[in-house]
Amino acid sequence: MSESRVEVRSLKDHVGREVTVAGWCYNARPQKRFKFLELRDGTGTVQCVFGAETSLNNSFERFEEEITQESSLYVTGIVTKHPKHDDVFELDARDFRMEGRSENYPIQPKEHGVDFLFSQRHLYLRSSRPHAILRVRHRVVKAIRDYFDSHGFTLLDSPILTANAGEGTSTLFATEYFDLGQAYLAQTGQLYGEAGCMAFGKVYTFGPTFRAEKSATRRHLTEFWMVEPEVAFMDLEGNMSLAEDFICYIVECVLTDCRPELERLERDISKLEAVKKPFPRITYSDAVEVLAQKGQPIPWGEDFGAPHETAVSADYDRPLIITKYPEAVKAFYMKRDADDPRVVLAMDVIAPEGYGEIIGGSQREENIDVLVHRIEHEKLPMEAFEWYLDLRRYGSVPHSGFGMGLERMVAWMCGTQHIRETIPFPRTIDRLRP
RNA sequence: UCCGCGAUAGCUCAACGGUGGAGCAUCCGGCUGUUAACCGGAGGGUUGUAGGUUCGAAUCCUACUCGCGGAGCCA
Repeated sequence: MSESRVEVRSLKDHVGREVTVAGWCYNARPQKRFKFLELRDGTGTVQCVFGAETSLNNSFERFEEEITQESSLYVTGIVTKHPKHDDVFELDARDFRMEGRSENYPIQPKEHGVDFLFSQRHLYLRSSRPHAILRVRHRVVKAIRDYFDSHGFTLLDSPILTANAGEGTSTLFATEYFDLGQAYLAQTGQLYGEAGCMAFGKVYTFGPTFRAEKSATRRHLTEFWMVEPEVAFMDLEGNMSLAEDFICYIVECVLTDCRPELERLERDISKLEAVKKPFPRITYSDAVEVLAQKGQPIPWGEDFGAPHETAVSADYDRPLIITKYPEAVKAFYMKRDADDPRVVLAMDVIAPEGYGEIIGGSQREENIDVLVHRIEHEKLPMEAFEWYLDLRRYGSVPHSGFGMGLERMVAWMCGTQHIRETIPFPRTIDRLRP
């Protein structure tokens, strides 16, 4: 077989020429005079048509016997325009050569239950829906890196194994660490980001983070990716502008480069096109009033639940920024508001359509005395934070940052029901394999 | 951890307390350029596990296991 290997996505550049495509059988529809093979190679699918008269080496006769769903093979043929559809190209197939045979592939071209599909996740990745979602994820990751890299940020990888809890609140995964006692899987890289911004001005950390909370909802994973920019000499106002600009850039990239994927996912693109600066901004106190008017009263000082977030953000067609939360519901390192000591300079960005909190951030407390008081008040181990306090001892400056959950962002972009679809191999409270 | 729902063929589901079915998948045959193709035939089950009620349980009751949705926690 003469081999002129071409990817499916480039077939349109080879019309009229004989090429070979390597891939897997997505679907086979044999008939008496023509046998149709839908071949998938990761870059797309192409219909290969075997004719009784034109095929070589008995490929027409071998078709049904050898080509089973998800068998891998090489197909050689001439690239032609589809007789019925414009802008669709197919392969007038002459021959095929088997690589690996597949027997009784468990995922059929029909609807399946979620649990079944995720127990087959290693194979399910081949299906068009996960494929589309993970392509969007890839584009979002690239947009994140491109945005920060082109805005003067330095990537600063934070450690995954840490000695202490980042915020001192959540439940963490613990493991023995040689003679040094317990180590924990990081729940945030933020404190390290703060060290980094004092060295580089603007940094971002981007990597996996871990939460051992027994959260079994459509918004939670035990292992997820978070990107956390941290900027020296930036206040809450600047933090909000950064978050806003950052989100708009990601949405733009997805809209520009992921049209086929969004269409495959039947995403309502107009919802994403509405995402433009500026985002509406309200304070926590305003939000409490809005909730009272909407018949979902919440006492001032209590944190919002997911239904509250959805209710408050329901009036907007773009992300909503809620600021200045009560001190008690937020982490110890957030800076207190000089105008209202009851609240801290925090900000949460709530995505529309019920996707909830995609960003949480704040201006950080730069005053060491206040910080020490907060650590004592939260009963956190002071010695664990000595290095962190050093950042305030040696040239402390106002600084701010936020964390964005990658999977929540991708879920919003794709309009998926469940966050587990947005990561190749989701780790949830009851799933550790595949 | 709490609340609600569920578990029946490989997969998706149906079946009034009275001999468990269909579609898809598999195998066999047919076939119109088919595209989740279509048509005919065949094989396929200890109804999640353990107990209980009953002449009789997939069906009612109890416990357990697993799954789904929601809450809390958060990104």
